[in-house]
Amino acid sequence: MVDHSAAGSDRKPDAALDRTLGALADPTRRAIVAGLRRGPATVSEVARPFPISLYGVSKHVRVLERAGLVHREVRGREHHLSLRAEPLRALSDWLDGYAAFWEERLDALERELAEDRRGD
Amino acid sequence: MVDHSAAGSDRKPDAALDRTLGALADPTRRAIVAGLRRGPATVSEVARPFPISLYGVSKHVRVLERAGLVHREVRGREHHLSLRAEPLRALSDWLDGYAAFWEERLDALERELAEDRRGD
DNA sequence: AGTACCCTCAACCATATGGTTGATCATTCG
DNA sequence: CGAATGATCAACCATATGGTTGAGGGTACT
Repeated sequence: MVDHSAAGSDRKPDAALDRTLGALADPTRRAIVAGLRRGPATVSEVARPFPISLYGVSKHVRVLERAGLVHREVRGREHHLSLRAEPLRALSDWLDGYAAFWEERLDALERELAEDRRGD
Repeated sequence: MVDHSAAGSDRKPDAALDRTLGALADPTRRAIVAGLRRGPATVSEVARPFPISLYGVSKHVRVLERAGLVHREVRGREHHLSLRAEPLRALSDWLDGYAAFWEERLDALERELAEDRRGD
């Protein structure tokens, strides 16, 4: 019997990471997140810089919200959005699992570059 | 005139980051990457743990390849795949722009939790 | 030569994604 | 009250995504 559960070392597929990475994969959404880093803002405020419709941005915001990256606080008719850090931290933790790998590779790269310079 | 170019502090939309995040947003592809962390492998070897067709995996590999996360070396009839570190490092660098933010927020969260405990 | 093996290609399918628009709901303001 | 504002909803559209299958192209084994 083939073991389908251990394709590497990821225990469970981790749907939260799916949503975080998926949400951040869109440049508009990354820009929204970048804007929100400066502090909370309403949907209209967040939408202003973008050339797409308000509702277009609204949909992006909902994706970010489902990923837990953005928190919405309805205050009267305004929806105040703020950046939530946890998913970013989780992503960073996941990435840390590869830090050792890329540092190794980078050492190797540096060695290669040193050789290339010598032969240049 | 509205400035559409500075929606935050992202200079250019950065299509490379789009591809990296998009590639990693899929659990199968993350599992492939995780497997490749141990060292190079052929497409069939990479595909073995997954319940989908070989070509299904092959298509995932191509996505990873276009994102620069995987390098392919055709050796006879076998395609040897290896993990490339640069996109992961670039992602880490991008994330670092938020490290300060989430550390702040985490401090705030801890304070709030302390208050919640007291009021519980 | 002939067969088995590794992998990709072409075509197809279902669903998800990113975008639009007009209508609608709720709230604030004159 | 009535009008403007902030945001969502419903419907729609085009394209991308993740999966399948059968066929085919090279490469290796005997």
